[in-house]
Amino acid sequence: MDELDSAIVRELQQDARQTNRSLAQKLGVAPSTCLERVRLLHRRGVVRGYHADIDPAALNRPVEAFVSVQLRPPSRQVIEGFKAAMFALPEVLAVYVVAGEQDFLVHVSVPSLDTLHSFLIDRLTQRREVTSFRSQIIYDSARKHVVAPLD
Amino acid sequence: MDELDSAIVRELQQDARQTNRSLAQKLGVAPSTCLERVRLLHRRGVVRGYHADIDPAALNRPVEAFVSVQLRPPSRQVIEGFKAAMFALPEVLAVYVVAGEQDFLVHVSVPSLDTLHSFLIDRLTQRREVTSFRSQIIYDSARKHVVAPLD
DNA sequence: AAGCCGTGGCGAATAGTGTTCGGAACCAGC
DNA sequence: GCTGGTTCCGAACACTATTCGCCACGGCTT
Repeated sequence: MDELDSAIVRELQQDARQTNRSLAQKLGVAPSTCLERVRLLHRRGVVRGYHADIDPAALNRPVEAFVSVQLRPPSRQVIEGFKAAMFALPEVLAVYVVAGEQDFLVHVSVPSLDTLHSFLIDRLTQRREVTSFRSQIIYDSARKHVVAPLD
Repeated sequence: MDELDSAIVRELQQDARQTNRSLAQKLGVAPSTCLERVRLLHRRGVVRGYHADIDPAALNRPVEAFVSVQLRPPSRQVIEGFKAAMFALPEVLAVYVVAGEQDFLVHVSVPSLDTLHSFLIDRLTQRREVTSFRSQIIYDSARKHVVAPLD
């Protein structure tokens, strides 16, 4: 993970579809060298994949929210089961198992507030391991696509 | 946004680097057709970009957390200023302006618990608009890369 | 110091790919 | 049935990915 690798990672985070040639040119190395580095980053698991970023509105999902959930009991089995169940739901974008008063943070995106309400009462209230939950509508958000190494 | 567009969006979310030819073959259309559709999705803003997914551990950021922050006063100016200030910090992955008791949810990733602590006391406690905050360490997470349209 | 060897980068060659563009097919509306 | 618009197609061409033999460099041993 030298300077060249970091630069490749940075560039591919910014634009994963740029050609290997332009990438090589930007970094001042031969295309063949660049290609080999990219493949190594893949094999080492540094690069986990390439994904298109899609506007949620185009997918009819303009409303986003975080739902904090508390479970009982917070055993491995309950946690794993709940995590898998949430992740399988189409409304769910991401699932986070966290420390603190709440055990879970579930990131959801839905077509409307009605849909969100339905999600809460049909998919959460239903489950017996859920003791309480609280939802936070997302008014505005900003996510980074390029993350630099720290230290 | 017909069936073909949806299929393209699905495929490009899964693998943004696949060739236009293989994409066209999977969907049963000519490469030229496929290319034109992809460009249109771009121009319409449906596809916002293509990004490599990088292992946080490789960037020396194995510890992740959500920090909920409450601001005073929750005016537009304070919110916008805080949002911009957080987003500019290298530790921050994403910023969410939310409804509820807390006003902000800040997703951070750092090299260690020490670094997280430093972040909290140096970057948050410092700011006078921050009245309180609470951090939730992320034990485990799962994020979807392919999101389907709802309804 | 000389020789050896592993590593990593390079560049030419080839197979494969993106991109363009003229034409064909389809569908409304009149 | 004609017209205008839209969409898709496929061949052609420029460009790109990928391979592979070669070379330079740096660390070892002798």
